Amino acid sequence: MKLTSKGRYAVMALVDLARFDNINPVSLRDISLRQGISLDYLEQIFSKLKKNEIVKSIRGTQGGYVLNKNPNDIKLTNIFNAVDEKVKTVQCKKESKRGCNGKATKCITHNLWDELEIHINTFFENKSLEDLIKNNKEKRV
Amino acid sequence: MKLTSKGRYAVMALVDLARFDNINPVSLRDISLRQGISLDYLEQIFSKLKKNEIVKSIRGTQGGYVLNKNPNDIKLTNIFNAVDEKVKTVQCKKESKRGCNGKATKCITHNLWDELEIHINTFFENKSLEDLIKNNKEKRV
DNA sequence: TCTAAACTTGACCATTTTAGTCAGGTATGT
DNA sequence: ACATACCTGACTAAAATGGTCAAGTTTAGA
Repeated sequence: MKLTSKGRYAVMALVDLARFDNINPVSLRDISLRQGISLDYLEQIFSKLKKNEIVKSIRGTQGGYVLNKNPNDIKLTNIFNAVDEKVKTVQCKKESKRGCNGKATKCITHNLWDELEIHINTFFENKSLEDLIKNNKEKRV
Repeated sequence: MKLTSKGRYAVMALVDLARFDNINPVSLRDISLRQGISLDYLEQIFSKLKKNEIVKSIRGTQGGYVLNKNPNDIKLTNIFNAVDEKVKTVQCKKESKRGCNGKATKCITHNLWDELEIHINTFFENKSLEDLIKNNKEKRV
């Protein structure tokens, strides 16, 4: 059970971005250097974040990205969804009709995985970018 | 963020096993058939469960496995640890000395991942096999 | 108007992990 | 003796991961 770096990088980059005034765009190159994330990879990630309206882009020299929403309204869930970082405890949910293991009934531990999934997702839904920035500021004091 | 089937199978198999009287051993073949898990794969999994003293084996005809502990004392954590299903939110913890990204400082979202990891692990620590069997019985009523 | 900075897009790829299979064993109840 | 069931290690196909590379387009500023 592990988080992929795509999800982690997305959150790191957005926290980095959110520390600025949100008027002057921040370039991926800067984020790349500060956070030690490959620029090419960041571009893939931001392309998705943009599609999901989490960030806005400004092209050209002096361009970059700014947040498209209030940090309070950007939950971890939104970020993870944007970059396809899903919480999957079990694959049986993909198939619409059938139960798990291709059988008609639900697998013996099905409810457990449901519960776990909800547990984790609740955590993600309740954490906003704002929370993370605050936390970061506190740590620096 | 996904759970591997090794972890899932381990839990499914143990729940299956725990439904019996714990005196007569249950063969992997039976579990394999009931749960739709490859026998060869189950053997790998049970080898680890045995090393971690979660089950005992009885060889020979009429042999099989029985639980080695009270279902109440077998937590999900124990099962996952046994089969190497670890909760890894971030890899920076592997390196002992350095911070994340090979830098000296902790990465900007480090505390978040710590928190998430604790959150998930707490869930696993509080769930025992007993809980799952109970749940299963209730569902059948 | 030229140029460099920065976003945009899509293809590509090496490595690692996953989810097993396969091929042999060894032990033991009947 | 023999069938059943545990035991062990090697092997592997397929998928996911974590990127790189190449070729654009857009735009601010000199």
